[in-house]
Amino acid sequence: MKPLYTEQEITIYNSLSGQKETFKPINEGYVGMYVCGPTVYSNVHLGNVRTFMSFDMIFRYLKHLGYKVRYVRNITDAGHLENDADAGEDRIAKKARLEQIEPMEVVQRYTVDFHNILNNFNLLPPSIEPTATGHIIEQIEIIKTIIDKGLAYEVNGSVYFDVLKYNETKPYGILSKRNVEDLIHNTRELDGQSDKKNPQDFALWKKAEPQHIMRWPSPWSDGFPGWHLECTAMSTKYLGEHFDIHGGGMDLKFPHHECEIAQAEACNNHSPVNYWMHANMLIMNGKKMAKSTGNFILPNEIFSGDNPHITKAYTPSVARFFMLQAHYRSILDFTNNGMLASEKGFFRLMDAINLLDELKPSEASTIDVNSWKQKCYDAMNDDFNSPILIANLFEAVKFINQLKEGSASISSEDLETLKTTIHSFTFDILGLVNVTKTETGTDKLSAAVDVLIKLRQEARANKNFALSDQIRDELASAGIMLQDGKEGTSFTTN
RNA sequence: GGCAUCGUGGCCGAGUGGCUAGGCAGAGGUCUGCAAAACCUUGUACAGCGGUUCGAAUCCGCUCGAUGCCUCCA
Repeated sequence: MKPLYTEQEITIYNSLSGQKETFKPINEGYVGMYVCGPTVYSNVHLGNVRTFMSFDMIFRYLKHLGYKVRYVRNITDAGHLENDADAGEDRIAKKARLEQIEPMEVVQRYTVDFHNILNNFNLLPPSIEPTATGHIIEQIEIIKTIIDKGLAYEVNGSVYFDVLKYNETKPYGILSKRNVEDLIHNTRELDGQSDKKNPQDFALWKKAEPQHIMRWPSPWSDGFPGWHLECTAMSTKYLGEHFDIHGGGMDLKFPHHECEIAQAEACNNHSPVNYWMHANMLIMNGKKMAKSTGNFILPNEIFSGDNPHITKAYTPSVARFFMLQAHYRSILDFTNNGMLASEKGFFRLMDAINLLDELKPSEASTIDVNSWKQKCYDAMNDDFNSPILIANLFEAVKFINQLKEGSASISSEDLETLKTTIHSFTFDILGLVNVTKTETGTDKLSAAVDVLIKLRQEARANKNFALSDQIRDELASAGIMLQDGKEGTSFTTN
């Protein structure tokens, strides 16, 4: 059977060109994708989760289409400076100093936290998850090459990329649509003396001060690599000099990704990436999320409900559903009302999916299941438009409910198509997990409730509505909801 | 201050030169002893001001606002 990608054509919004482009991988059937991972110096930010969730959905869809995807997402465990000044401190090292523990303890703690959170949100692990500290040698090799090409210089044991020199032959700023002139005029003065020739230059290697514990030997000094370099080193190592997709948060466009382009161009003389993709920011209650203002929520607090900005706990799939209801390129506002609406919608979707197995096929279908199915693909093919996909899923929800009440019909072949399609898109591609309210807990509980339902039915048959309502109300206050349907009474717990 | 992206009905959030987004909430109805759920019906929105056009929410300009980047940040 031919893989799906031979019949489904994807378009991707490429940040480099500013428009949607038809996706053509470099090697047919294979996709190389790199996404900048977290710096593991504190608990993962919810906005960070949204970015990785977006690329998880993209990873899942590419795999669904039959591509062999190598998805590389790094862990930054060294080199990420507090600021660009010479006294700038490595974020990991700073945290270690503050907490009086080994830097690698910081890394371990927050790497574990990161993995736990992503697991909760049902993100698939990437194919390779390399660390910056594991690729010091590769980074040193790249620095040597850039120095040999005359595009980097050493000062006092540190090595800097010469942006102005680079800009003489290749444009610096093509991704973020800036030009070097503007950068020169707008670069703010930094405190302290600088070894750099120009403020726009960025560090490839930093000499470690004597008190620094994170240090590696190099031809220039005992020190540590610059932040931008690790991604170039690791993406090149695992995906080659030229690969398909590079993703990350919008805020990484400049300077991080711009610097990656410059480094790779300096080394290899060609562009490293065909499609640059950027996920947009997550804000909360209309404002930027920031610990300092209290406008902030940790992923864990969503699951526990333990945060003043939300009124209840939400299961991770509800949060996932909430985020995927927005397109990855638009700003998303996290609000309690938005979460409440998503929760209802999510359970409505799950309830319908759980009805599928009860449906009875008939001779003919009253809707065109195949064209509905293609509409789902069309949505995802159009720059991974998950909100449109979800709207299409709700079209199916309505149809399923109509089937259930008998106002629509479906052939057995179409029913199969409907089932497999809705399952693929909901669970495999959107990565939602089927947690239903209708999970009844223990068998003993259902047995006990069944007894009460039976008693209530007898009361209703005798028109003893006072008793029947009493049974329903008291069960409700115990968190057990009864629903009278055509085929008897069922119950859900919450 | 500069650059970028964006500004959609009560809320969230797609779309985009003329024709339905979808979800949540609301209103009316069907069903039900009553509820709940479900189904049917129902919403003349596109920041403001100009301009282009037979026609703009959709293109252009300006104003205002938000977010991001310009210094670490997903």
